[in-house]
Amino acid sequence: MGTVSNVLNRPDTVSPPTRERVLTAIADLGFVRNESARHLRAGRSRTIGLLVLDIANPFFTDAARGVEEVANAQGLAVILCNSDGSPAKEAAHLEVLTEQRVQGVVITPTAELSTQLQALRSRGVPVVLLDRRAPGPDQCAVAVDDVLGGRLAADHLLERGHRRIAFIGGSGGLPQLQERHDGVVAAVREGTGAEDALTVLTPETLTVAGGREAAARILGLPAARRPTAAICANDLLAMGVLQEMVRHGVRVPEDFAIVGYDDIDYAAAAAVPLTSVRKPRVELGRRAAELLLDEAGGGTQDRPHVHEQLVFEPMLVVRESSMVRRPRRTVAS
Amino acid sequence: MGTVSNVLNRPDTVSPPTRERVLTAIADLGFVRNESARHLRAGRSRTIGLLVLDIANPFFTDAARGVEEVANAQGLAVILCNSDGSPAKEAAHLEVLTEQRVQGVVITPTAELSTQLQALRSRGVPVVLLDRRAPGPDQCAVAVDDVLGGRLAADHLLERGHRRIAFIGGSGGLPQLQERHDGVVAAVREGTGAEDALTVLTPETLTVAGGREAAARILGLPAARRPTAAICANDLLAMGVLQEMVRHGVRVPEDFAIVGYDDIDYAAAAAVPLTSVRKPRVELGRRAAELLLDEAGGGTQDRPHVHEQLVFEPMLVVRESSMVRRPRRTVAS
DNA sequence: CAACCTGTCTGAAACGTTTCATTCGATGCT
DNA sequence: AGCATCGAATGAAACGTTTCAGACAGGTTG
Repeated sequence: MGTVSNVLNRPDTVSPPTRERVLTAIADLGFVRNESARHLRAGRSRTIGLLVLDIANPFFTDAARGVEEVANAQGLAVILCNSDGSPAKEAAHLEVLTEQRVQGVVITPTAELSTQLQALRSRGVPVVLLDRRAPGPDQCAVAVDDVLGGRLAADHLLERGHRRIAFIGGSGGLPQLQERHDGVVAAVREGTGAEDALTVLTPETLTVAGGREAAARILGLPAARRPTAAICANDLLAMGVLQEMVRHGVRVPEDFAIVGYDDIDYAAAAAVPLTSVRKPRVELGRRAAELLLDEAGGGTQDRPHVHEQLVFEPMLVVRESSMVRRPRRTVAS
Repeated sequence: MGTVSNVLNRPDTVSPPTRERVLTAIADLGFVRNESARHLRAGRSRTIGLLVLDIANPFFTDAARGVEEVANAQGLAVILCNSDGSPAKEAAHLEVLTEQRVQGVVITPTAELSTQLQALRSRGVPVVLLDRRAPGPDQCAVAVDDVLGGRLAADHLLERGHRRIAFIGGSGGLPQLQERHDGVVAAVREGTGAEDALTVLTPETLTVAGGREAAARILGLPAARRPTAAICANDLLAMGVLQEMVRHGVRVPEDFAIVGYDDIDYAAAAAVPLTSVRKPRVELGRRAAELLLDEAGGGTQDRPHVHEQLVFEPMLVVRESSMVRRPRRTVAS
């Protein structure tokens, strides 16, 4: 009935007595609006999608908190999905989100921006990239300067006297890892002049298990070529490396230094507190959600939406896992 | 159009040529079904809700994986919500889930089972409790024998010679914590006969910060009354306790032993690997989702749904954080 | 040749909202 | 008193599916 709708949505247009009557009826019957019908009629839903690479990675749950906070404040529900880095799962989730007609999607995509994602955008559904740069100016993105992040980590280790460094996370695949890699490469080249100073390892997954696997491979290298430190593309990898090193009696940081990335809360609580590259985790999520809602709402009354590509500056947090100066040579401060 | 619907849902009832024609048209137009319209007509949605206490707690993300796995296999989407332990947020999320007409809800509720939750059930929406016992036989629940878990932890510490033990997590509030508390109390009473052997602390939150806070309070106690070990109601608390102890130069486990609960992956990776009470985290989620789907589907063709209250047995995993025997007295094995 | 299947396709109704035009009654103004 | 105006309530249409009854053509049977 029209009046019920008015009571719920424009209470002032209905007279107090009727309003009262309708409200008690609603309470008596336990009536709850049907969001699907609402959405169907309105043409727009009250939900947004959030699609992350790894729900078990605290970086993403922290970012998710930021997204939720902003969305809920606007009365929007968040559908949180996990692609586990698999393009197939990503595609399946995007399909579901499209069917749900979400108002927009915040996503940390797997490798290349999929055709699914392009299709979504060409349908007019706003998409904001999270922790990943936009490929062009026609799209919103909230990212971190990962080249700088890689540099910070590498410079720190070089300063401490390390001359053979491993980068764990691969050189292809995810662009954000690629950038971290590039920053490390540039810094190591400038710092040492040597081409072979850097060993790049590509673990199966970007998880604790992947870190253990990479550490095992490092330990398998002949001593003369074995790195004395590792920069890990995220903290989970770093924790895995740490575990494996400790398990083999390698002392961290005395025998082997470790630098992580993201600075999740557990990094500071690890067996050896981890040096890590800090990102504003929750803020990344918040800003992504804000950009998404602005785009979905077409901006504000006096300002149309303009696509923004936010890039935050990361910060190195030094902890025990890299605290020792290599004895071999002294270093200019 | 009816034919389109048939092509999508019962392809065999439509002749191959028309099917072809419709499919290419769908591809050309980029047509995607509208789930809201679908749901409105069908009367049931293709989503379930999952409402957890703390999305930042890896226990819940692991359980969420289990839920997602099962739900996705059935073509259902999961709306993952986070109450952060707040009844108000829980109520708000339940309201949204009700409006979305989810097929069911898997929930780890805050304190008492809210009227919202009762209302949901009386609407006929299945609700499965996760990591929490059902109050009666008229409801599904997937839980862990937390009294036993508490006992395992306490017996272990008693065996190691500890005679003053702290339980961190409070004695009221969440039933699952209450049970852990009760198990510890019973074991300590039986093991020592002393009434004052147990100190119960109730931190502000069940997080790492809460653990630090509790540890600070323990350190503030006069040495004669200060516990020599702590049993924490979850691993986050345990990690907080560990951090604060280390920060104050208290050696773990030599000066102070710690036992956690849940056995999240980070427990083994902590500064001092944590002894913890292990629960089948992912399996809990899987079974909860299975029970939910069975209830939502009214059982299977030859078997109606019967409510089940699953109780898993926890297992103590001993690691370094409790590995030292107290020197004071010897202990019967 | 008529009656009857059978396999396909078509069209209308229904789901639960919101919106908007319309109706109705009352009030104020001329 | 008659007319315009206003506020409040009503009713119908529309959103995009699915379902189901019906139409229609072509073939089979009696």
